[in-house]
Amino acid sequence: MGNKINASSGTKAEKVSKFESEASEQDIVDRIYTAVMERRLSPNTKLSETKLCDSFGVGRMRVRRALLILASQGIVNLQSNRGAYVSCPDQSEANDVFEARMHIEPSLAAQIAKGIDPKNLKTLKDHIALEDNARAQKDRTSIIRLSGEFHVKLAAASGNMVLRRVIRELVTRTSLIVGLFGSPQNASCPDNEHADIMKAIESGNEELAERLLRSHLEHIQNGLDFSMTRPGQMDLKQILGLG
Amino acid sequence: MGNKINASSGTKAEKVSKFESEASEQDIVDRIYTAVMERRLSPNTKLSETKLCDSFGVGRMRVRRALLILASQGIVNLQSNRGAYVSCPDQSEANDVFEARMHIEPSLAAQIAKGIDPKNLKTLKDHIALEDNARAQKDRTSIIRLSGEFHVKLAAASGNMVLRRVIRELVTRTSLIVGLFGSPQNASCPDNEHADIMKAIESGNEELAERLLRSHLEHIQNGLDFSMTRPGQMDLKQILGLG
DNA sequence: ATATAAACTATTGTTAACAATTTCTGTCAA
DNA sequence: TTGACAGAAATTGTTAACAATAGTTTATAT
Repeated sequence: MGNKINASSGTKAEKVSKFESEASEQDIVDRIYTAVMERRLSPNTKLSETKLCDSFGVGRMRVRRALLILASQGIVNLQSNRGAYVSCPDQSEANDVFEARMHIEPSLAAQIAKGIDPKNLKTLKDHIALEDNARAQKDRTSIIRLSGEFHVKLAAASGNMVLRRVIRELVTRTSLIVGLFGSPQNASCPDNEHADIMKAIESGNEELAERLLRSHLEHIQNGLDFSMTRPGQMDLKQILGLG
Repeated sequence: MGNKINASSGTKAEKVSKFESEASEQDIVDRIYTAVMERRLSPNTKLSETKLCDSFGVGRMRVRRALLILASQGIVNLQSNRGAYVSCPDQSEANDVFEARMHIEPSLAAQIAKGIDPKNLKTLKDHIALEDNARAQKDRTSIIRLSGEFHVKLAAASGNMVLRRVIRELVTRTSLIVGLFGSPQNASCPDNEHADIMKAIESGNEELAERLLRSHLEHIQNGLDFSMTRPGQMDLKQILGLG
């Protein structure tokens, strides 16, 4: 099985959609990104080339390029002659990621509080509404994803595309970390903290925004437990959700 | 021509070095990194696959993978069906890069000043000596490279590998920016500032270290001039048919 | 002489076959 | 049963040929 032929054997949702040419590397990267953000892809999950190939309906080259991009951002781990695996951060790496975020995000929040574009403000407030909604519906997957995305959108609100990319990478890796070392109830950001941060930003209170973001990150970090060793070996299969 | 045969026509710097098996992607990436750091590779320089292939004595696959890695870090710009070019940051991107560094490095310096491993301290002091030496010998290429590397080694001294990688990327892009918009005399970091920063760190003066790093970055940024259109800027000249 | 279009060259993108390596499976012996 | 070993299967790494696109030159007509 798992061969070239995409002559859909029924069940597989073959490149289903219409005439669209094909998925680009970026599409594949984004899909895997999202799967990691939603914690449907666990650390150490093997990302086999052939499986990805017929999951996305693309050639091996595209898949390999996508994996290389993911690897260069620390999301995936390429092992020579053995394949690609979702990164499995250890405690040291977890500390580095949080320390990095602690250096950047509070300071960034203060800057944003200094003055934010109304359009970006609306985007962020809409996002808070999305989070509230997902929580009301107990849509755990969405809660987790939105929880991380808030930080990325916040970085984007600064208008600094360089920092946005850095934060995006750090948030994704944080998702892996929390999946590994977080307790189940602590799976996402504490409930009202994002809204509080937004209030501080909207009211232009730099110091408060900075302080809240710092304590917010501390709360997440304090919820980690490095004592238990999590296996994390999961199966790929349809985690990527073809539907 | 430009075929399989790597029978270099003499002048070309032969395939890296002697008998070593082959250059890995990382080797190629590092070489290009260094060339950018030393400003021997200017923005908009085309990185042709075949030329890189026989420069490094590797197959096309290795080169393409290396270029993809560089592209994913903003050092290189991949244009579809047109090839890879050294990135040519504009003013907006330059501002983003400096803003990002401003968010991270002063705060990082303060942390390092809080307590630095003796081994790392020696590494940094040795580096200062290298810089002094290069300046004494007026070895411009080395001055430029070492000037940037100081910031990377400083980040490394924090022990945070994540931040080190981020800073390394930002420093490399800064090298492109200074090459484009810096005045000739301002080609590297102001002379004694690195040493002053080290003194502050060694004496454990957090606030001073943070302040000095901030003003150091400001000095570099203030030396930029975005008014004149630099050569190598875009393909404007060819659009005008100046040939 | 200039501008346009066609033919050609050079370069990049893609695919498929092949090679090398790892992993699995089954057999045999202790 | 356990362990080691050999062969088979599956997976990844590499190469080379082919396709498609961009860039350049040549030819041609106005």
